Amino acid sequence: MAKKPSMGRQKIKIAKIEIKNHLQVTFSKRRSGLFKKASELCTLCGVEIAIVVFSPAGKVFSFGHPNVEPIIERFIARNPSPNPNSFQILEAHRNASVCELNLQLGQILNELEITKKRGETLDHMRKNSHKHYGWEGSFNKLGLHELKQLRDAMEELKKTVTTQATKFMSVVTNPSSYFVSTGTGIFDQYESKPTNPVFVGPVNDNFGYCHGFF
Amino acid sequence: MAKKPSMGRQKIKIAKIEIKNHLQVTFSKRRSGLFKKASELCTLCGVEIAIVVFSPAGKVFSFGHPNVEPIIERFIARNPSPNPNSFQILEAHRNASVCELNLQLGQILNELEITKKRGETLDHMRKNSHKHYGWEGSFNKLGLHELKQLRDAMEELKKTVTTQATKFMSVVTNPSSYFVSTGTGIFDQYESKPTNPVFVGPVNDNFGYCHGFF
DNA sequence: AGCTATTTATAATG
DNA sequence: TCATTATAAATAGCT
Repeated sequence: MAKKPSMGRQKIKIAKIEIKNHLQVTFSKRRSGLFKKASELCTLCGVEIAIVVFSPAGKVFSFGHPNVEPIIERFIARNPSPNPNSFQILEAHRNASVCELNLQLGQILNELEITKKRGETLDHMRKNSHKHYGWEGSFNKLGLHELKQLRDAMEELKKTVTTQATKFMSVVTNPSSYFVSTGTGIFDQYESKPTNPVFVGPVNDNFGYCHGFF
Repeated sequence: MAKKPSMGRQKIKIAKIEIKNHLQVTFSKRRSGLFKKASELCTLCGVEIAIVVFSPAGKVFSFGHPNVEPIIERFIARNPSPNPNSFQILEAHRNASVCELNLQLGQILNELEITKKRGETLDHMRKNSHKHYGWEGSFNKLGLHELKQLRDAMEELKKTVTTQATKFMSVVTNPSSYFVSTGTGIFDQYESKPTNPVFVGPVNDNFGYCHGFF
């Protein structure tokens, strides 16, 4: 008869759910919904995602595509903590490959020079043809200013990288100077291969496209 | 009248989107959708969530309630790291860091490429429309924007390289202790939901130049 | 960046 | 926890 099978989904306020049982159910459903969305985003857009959830009870739930840890490592690498640790030290050492970066910077500088000259040419042409458009002049001056700043910044960077690369190279040439002794052990940067596949596998697979780059 | 109100949302296959522009739009929309869902989950259920997303271009997006880092540290502190003092972690972190630098430089080169192309396009436009002045303003505005982004990217890279280099040098003279963890508790559950196929092959056309350069 | 038709997620219920 | 269902929310395709 005229029965009402369900009220269907009702609109809810986004505020802390107080009914424990209800909260548990909602958490479970929405957590899986969130992970599903993340999974879809990974597949659709070819991105890498890590999600870590701590429930109020202290339980941990995580999602990672392809794995949580490598993504977190990358994130940490990118946001260095103010507290230097051996990770960063060794990672800096490993970055002896900055010599490669240096080469790249040379190319960047060349291309920048070309771009800059184009900017100057256009600026000059504009000035000679349309002097009455004063406001455009400001843009051109600004643009040139920015270009010069940009060039300076990059040349500065090139110097920095070159300096540091030299230091790194000296270490690479003389590896014995590079065993960093801590309270807990000695780290050999190059010769030791990890024995546990759990970490190495995912990372190497994960960054397969990096192979051969450095 | 016979208007065309739009096809509305169409069902899509969950597979890698190949059209770059489309992918970019979808990524942007779904990323914000994901973060919104995460935010709601935090509020509704009183949980803590950290999300880290790496785009194919190497850009990082993160969401954290209340903050990303503490949650990640808690996760690491209690995580299946077999041996916090082993090469495995170092290796993983090192690889992450090196690839990170690689990607960052790739981004910079990509942006430079875009800037160059825009310059070429506008240069061509100028040749074909001497009688119009509007494009010059556009060139300057757009070019300036791109250049600022480029400069920022360079400065970011410089910061990263310099930071790591500095830390490396400082510990060579003053070796300090290893990984400092701020984990605050003991947790009894770990759930992981890995997903789909591993992401293989040329990640994105944006990476094409990356392979060539490095 | 908006818009709208549709798909998808999910609140309430069994 | 799983299933159902009506409805709220997210979003694909356009502009």
